[in-house]
This record gives sequence, C-alpha cells and structure tokens, in this order.
Amino acid sequence: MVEVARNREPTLADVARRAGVSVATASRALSVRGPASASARHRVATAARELGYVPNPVARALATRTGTRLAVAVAGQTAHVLNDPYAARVLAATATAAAATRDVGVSLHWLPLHDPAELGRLTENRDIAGVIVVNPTTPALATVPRSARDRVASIGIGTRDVPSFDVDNATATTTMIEHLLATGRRRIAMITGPEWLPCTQRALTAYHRTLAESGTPPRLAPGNFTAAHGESAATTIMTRWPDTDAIFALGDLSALGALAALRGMGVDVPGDVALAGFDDIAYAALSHPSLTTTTNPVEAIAAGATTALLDHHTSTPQTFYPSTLILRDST
Amino acid sequence: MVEVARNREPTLADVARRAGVSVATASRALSVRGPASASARHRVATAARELGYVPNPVARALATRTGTRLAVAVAGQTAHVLNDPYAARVLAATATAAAATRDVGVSLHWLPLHDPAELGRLTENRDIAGVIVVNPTTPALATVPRSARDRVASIGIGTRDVPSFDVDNATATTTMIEHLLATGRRRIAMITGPEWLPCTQRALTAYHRTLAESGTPPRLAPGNFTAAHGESAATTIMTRWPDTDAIFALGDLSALGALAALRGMGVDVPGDVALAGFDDIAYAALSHPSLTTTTNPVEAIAAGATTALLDHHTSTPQTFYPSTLILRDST
DNA sequence: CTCACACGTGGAAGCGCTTCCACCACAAGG
DNA sequence: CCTTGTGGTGGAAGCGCTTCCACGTGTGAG
Repeated sequence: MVEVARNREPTLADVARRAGVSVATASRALSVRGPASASARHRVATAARELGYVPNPVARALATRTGTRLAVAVAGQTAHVLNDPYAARVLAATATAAAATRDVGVSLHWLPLHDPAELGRLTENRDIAGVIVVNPTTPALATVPRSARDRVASIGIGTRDVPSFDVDNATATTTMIEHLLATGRRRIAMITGPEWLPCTQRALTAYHRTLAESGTPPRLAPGNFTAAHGESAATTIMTRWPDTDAIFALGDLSALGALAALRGMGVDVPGDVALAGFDDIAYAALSHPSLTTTTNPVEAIAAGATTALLDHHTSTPQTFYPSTLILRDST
Repeated sequence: MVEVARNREPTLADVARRAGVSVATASRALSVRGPASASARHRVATAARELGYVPNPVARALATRTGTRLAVAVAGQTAHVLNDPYAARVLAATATAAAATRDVGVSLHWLPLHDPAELGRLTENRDIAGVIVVNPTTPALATVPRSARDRVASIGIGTRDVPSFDVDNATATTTMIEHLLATGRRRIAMITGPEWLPCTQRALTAYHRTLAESGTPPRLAPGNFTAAHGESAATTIMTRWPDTDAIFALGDLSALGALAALRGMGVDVPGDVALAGFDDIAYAALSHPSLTTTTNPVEAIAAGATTALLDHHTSTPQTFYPSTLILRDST
C-alpha cells in the first residue's frame, strides 16, 4: 500500500518507493552527476513529478555539509553603510538571483574596515554556502582560508582565486569625460569615492589618462559617495579652482549634494558648470536640472556573482559589466 | 582521549563529552526551555564556551522541521516592485534583524496581485521559517492555511491571527495636515497610494476627518508612489483646482515628481503651493526646495516583524510605529 | 514504611538527504 | 573455462541536532 500520509510533503523515500528503486538510486538519478541508468533516471523523474516532490534543501545541506544561504558582506563603516541604498540594492538583486537559481536565502553582514579577519570568519560559518563580498580590501580577501576561496565572489577587486564582478567604470569614466570635452568643457573636476576602493582607482586612472590626452590638468576632490561629502567637495573645488566648468562625481548622491552646494553658491548648472554623476539612482531623473549620469548594472553584476558562487565557476577571474551614459539636463 | 580533530568545527557531541553529560542533556541545557538542572546548564555552557561551539542551524532546522530563512514577500506588480527602494530597504532591515537575532537568512519574493494563493504556497515551503509579507491584501492572507498562520507577519494589514506592523500613518497624516493648516494653507490636496492598500485607506480617513474639522473640502488624486504618477497627479490637481495651496503626497517619490510638474507649470514651491511627502528618503533633503516629509521607521518595523516571527509572538495583533515630522523648505 | 510523583537524565530514534562500500550481474580478455 | 574488470544497484552509515521514552533518583503525602 503506497500511500503518502496527509499533511506530509513527499520525501525522497516516497519517490524511491513509487519508482521501485532504492533511496540511494533515487538520489543519484535526481542528481545530474551520479551514476544511474537511463531507465532508473526516467522512472524516478516520473515518480517525482507525479508526487509533486520537492527536495528539502535543509536535509541536502546537512548531508553535503554546505550551507543554505548566501552571505552578502558589505565593507565599510557600519553606521554609514546601514542606510546605503547601494548595499540594499545589491542585497535585493542577490536575493532575487539566489531565489531564482537555487532555493537559497541571503543574509546581510557588515565588514568593518579595521578588522579584515571578519570576512575569513564568515566563510567558515557552517551554514553559509558562499559569500558575496562588496568592495573588499586586499588584506580582507587575504584572510579567507585557501580552502574557502571557491566560496567567495567579489563585487569589487578580486584575486587569482576569487572571481570579481564589477561595473566597467574605467570605460564609463572615459566616456563621461569625453562627453564633457565634446560639449566644450575643458576644466573638468572629479569628486572621487574612498581611495581604498579599487573602483575609485580605476576611475582615477581613466580620468587622468583621458585628461592627459586632451592636455588638461586634473582637479580632484575626495569623497565617500554621500551627499554631504558631495556638498563639501563641490565647495572645495569651486573655491580652489573658481574657473571649473564641469564636475564629475563618482556617485549620484555626491553629485546631487554638489548640485545643492553649487546652487547655494549661485553657480548655474549647466550654464556655468556641467554636472555628472554615476549610478543612475531614481532621484537622478528628478533633480532640477535632471542629472546626466551613467548606469550601474547592479542586478546583472549580482546575478553574475550569485551564479558563479552557486555553480563553482572558478574559471572567471574578472568580469566587467558595461555602463551606459544617460544624458540629461545637467550637462 | 578528548581531542577534537583539526579542521572540524566542534559539535554538540564534543560539548557533551567535555561537560560529562549526554548529547540529549547538552541539547536541553543549551535550549532555554528544556528541563535541565542548574549544574548541568552551567557545565554545558562552560564547555561550549571553551570549545568555541556554534550550533549548526542546518541540523537544528532539519531536526525541528523548521526553516533556515525568512521570506520577505512583497505584494505588487513584479516589474514595478523590482526597483522599489522601499522593498530593498525592508529586505535590508529584515536581513539585519534576522542575522542579529538568530542566524537565519532572508529571501525575497514577489506576490503578483492577480494570484493571491502564491502567499499560501510560500508558507508551505519546507525550509522557510516564516514569511514577512509587505502590503498584502486580505484575500492573499486568507490563502494562508490556518496551521501556518503563526509563521506569517505582515507589514501592512493583518488578521486576527496574523500580527501586523506598520507606520502609524493615520496620526502622521493628521499631523501633516494640521501643520499645513497652521501655516495658513486651506485648499489642501492629497496624492494617495494605490487604493487597495490599507495604509492608503488609513491616511485617507485621517485626511478626511482632519479637513472636515476645519471645514475644508477634500481634493484627491490617485497615485502609486512613483515619481511619474506624482507628476501626472500634480498636473491633474492644478488643472482641476487651480487655487490649490498645498499638496501632500503619500510618498516622497510622488512628491518629488509633483515638484517637477509644479516647476514645469511655473508654480512656485512653497510660495504658491506648499508640498509635503512621506517616508523621508535620502533625496528629500537634497531637492530644491528641500522636501518637508514625515519618517517611515522601516528598520524598527522590520525588526518588530522579524522578532515576532522568530519568537512566535502571536499575542500582538497590531503594532503601529510613530512617524516624526521633518520640516524643510517646501512648506 | 510504602506508594505516588515529580524531576533530571541517557539511550536511541528520527529529520531527509548524500555517499561510501559491498555486491551482483555481465562483458571482455587470457 | 576462469579471471579481471565495469557499471548499476541497494544497504547502511552518516550529517548535527531535537525529542520521545524509559529509567533511576529524591521528595512529599497517605
């Protein structure tokens, strides 16, 4: 009498019984790699379908000693990062990708800059299948034990054995600077992100190279992607180089902060100074003037990192995703 | 010879051995409720600390037949909700709370409006410990089997057996309208959210009551919290009631859209029309003029829902979190 | 001085999977 | 005809925890 009790989800044992094979064979037939005959595969698949069998990820995780969730670890100062829309967006995108690919959850963690070992600890957690680390430093990556390297993917800098996924902001920066040059701007300043970030470094290199080609000297102000820093950076720039005619901020929030500062100083945008941002956040289209910016394909990046992690693609060292220029009124 | 093999995390068996008790007792001593003597409790706790024992959530979940993650289910049209900063913020807050309280992950799901049963299906998933449903409809909540009701918490409307957590937007609306009245505005329009949302209904009731007390007739325009709808709603309002002197939008994005529309029509804010929003998003402080708004304590709400779910607090039917008025230049 | 009844405790049986290992055919080589 | 493989299979032992159950103990009441 093969009857599944009411109120109980079918298990692999039910499937095996119905298919007339052992649990071991059923397990192998359902997994792609295991040795199993074609006929067994077929019968098990049919039985599973008829029963509406759904594998229990918890049992599988326990048996294979892997985790049931992906950790998203964001580097930065906790207080600052807590209301970071970028982190929230990465998390949402990862959660969506993880739920779509496999049935795994996502948890969010902060990586204090002063304690690089926290990342290593996270990778040792028993029930974490993999870690997507956002903007890690090289020392932090170095704390990951060699054996756990295949359970880490980076959005930011990578290493030889940690694949990295990021927006191609070198090209994006070049494109943006060339756009500003094409519209007649010659005294172009840049508000950067934290200098320890590799994406800041890549953008800086592109900025210097593009300016050098057109023979214009650089004007730099440090920032940290927040609106407040954008404001003070714009003030600094206009005080130090009053004839500046364009500002490119590596982050829309900084750009919008700069916009407020410029308005406060009576500087017309784009009349006196052209202004451009990075990320294309929702508000960029709503400001006055609306902000020229370049996209950050976070969803694609997070999906890439997620599948790399879940499929153990160790063969992809670095992937850069293209950004597209969004022209609006501020330039 | 009590020696833990290298390269292996200590398990409960290791702790039990070191404490000189059985695994069963160790388990009971570690759990808060189980029967265990004070001395056993103490010895097990000490052994656990010395060994650096961390319970394996996967094994626990398998044994107790509970899940290892919390699902955050957002009601709405997928395309719209995918880049909804509010959903991302709820997810991030939930993930933070879940990681802090227990060691569980979070996954993100969309609930299409046309298929209320999706929520019921989610609650039946074997490895989901609980579902936090954002802005559910009553029919959707009704699809949750009675036995699973204690595994659901709602941000939005609740039922007798599903606790709900939300911002007290009735009071917030009253406060905002009273603020507008106090600054001399008398022809106050409101841009609402989708009418099927309970929070829209609560705000509407408060709006009508407050206006009725001051003897001013209502002026309503429907919206859906997006900037685009805010723009068209503002246009509609100013066309239909040209003497409007204040607009309150139930969402900052709508308010900012309205601001753009008003600027386009040559209406001065706050000179001709005072403008107020809801949520206090990051950009509200950066617009020109900066936006008067009222906070949405998403982090506290998500933390409340998370702990309610993980601790099976079924005794709290409804909790409303206070919003605070943020006065800026737009009113 | 019994009997009942707590209360703590250890043994052991799961939870639902994966995977090691032994086994059995059967085909191919000597 | 016997050995040596080979691919498919089932039994069973885990993974690390919780919890049922039975079994002593020490206490109070009868």
